Amino acid sequence: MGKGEETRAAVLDEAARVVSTAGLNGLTIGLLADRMQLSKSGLFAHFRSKEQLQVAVVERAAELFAERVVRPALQAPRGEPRLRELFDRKLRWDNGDLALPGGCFFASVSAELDDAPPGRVRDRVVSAERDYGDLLANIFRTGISEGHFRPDADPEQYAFDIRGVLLSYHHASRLLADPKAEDRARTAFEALLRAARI
Amino acid sequence: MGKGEETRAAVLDEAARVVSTAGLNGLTIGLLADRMQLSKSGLFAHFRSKEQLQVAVVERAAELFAERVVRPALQAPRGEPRLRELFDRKLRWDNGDLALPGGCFFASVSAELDDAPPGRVRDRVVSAERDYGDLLANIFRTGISEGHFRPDADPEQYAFDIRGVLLSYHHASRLLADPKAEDRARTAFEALLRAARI
DNA sequence: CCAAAAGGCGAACGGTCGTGCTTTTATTGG
DNA sequence: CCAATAAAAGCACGACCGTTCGCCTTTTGG
Repeated sequence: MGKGEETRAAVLDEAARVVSTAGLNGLTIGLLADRMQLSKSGLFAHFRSKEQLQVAVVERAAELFAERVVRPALQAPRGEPRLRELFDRKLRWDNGDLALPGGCFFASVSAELDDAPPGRVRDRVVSAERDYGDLLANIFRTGISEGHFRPDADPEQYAFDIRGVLLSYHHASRLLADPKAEDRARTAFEALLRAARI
Repeated sequence: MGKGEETRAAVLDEAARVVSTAGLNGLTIGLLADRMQLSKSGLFAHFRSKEQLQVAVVERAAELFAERVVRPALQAPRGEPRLRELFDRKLRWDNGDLALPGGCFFASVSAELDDAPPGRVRDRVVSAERDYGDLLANIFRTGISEGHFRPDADPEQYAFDIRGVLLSYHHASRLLADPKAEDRARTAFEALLRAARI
């Protein structure tokens, strides 16, 4: 890896941190240059437009998520244990233990882009969110064939439900600073599992 | 109402629409002046800083929410029917039928401010969100004393759960454009009620 | 109807934004 | 070690940001 790619990677890591707390809108080239102790133009040269920087940082965040949340969770046994592991890691991802200081990167960015006009950045975020939904549904489906969950349970509804729990957790812990947020999230998760169990 | 207050009110209505789609960050004085066919300085004079404009628009949105969602719902019979009415109206509020084109004003703004430093705007949003959570919990509590729900159910957990359903609905419908989003939300809501029923 | 007050406009300010250029400095391969 | 190449800096630009101020126009109360 040449010097260029090295700085580029470092810039993207810092950018992901910025976005997780300040949103895509708070990610500014000048600010990022300051943080990296680089000149605006020097940093700018690595991406050739702001949009490309944004796309790159979304992709970096997706990598980080795959690397620290998804991949480790996939090593747990299929079905319910894997679901538990994924949930657990997602909670830690959300509260900043695993990577980014501002909680879930995608929670911030999703809300920011939900009514935005179509574009490369939005598309990339949508695709990451779809992937995550599919992942949840698929793991749940596996749980059905493993005999952990009722065969008539709806995996996509389950994915919808658990996403709600996680969004509500993010909301309660980040915005409302509710100390019971994690307990509430775990309680809700257990209730979902109980309702799906055979 | 003098001419001044009249324009001010109209400006705030338009501002709320802008914020619901573009976020607080997308609310710019120049843009708002254009939309209102007013000069920047003329508009600015009504608020005397951007922060005061932001606080005012959050307050206006809270009024709108109370007027179109909360107050009508409170006229339904206590307990479960009231909860249903509130949920139903909140869904319509979220998809823009009731007021603002960009879906739930507070869903956008909450995510934007969750990691922001303390300030009047953030405080006002937090207080509105707390109020809404308390409202949900209280209506649920009433449902317990009316005998609709199990006495050992936890109203605050219920408020957490339902907020998750609504956030997931917002996410699915706005960002992912999932046509089944509303069905999923209603299914999830019914499941929550079923679990809480005697 | 007229004076006083309120509302609105136009121009200008210092800043920051994203984005080009050209030049200087580091890195690298032969 | 030196030439070729890559990376970073410096500087300038037009656009828009929030904000101020002085002037004009409209509304209002007596």
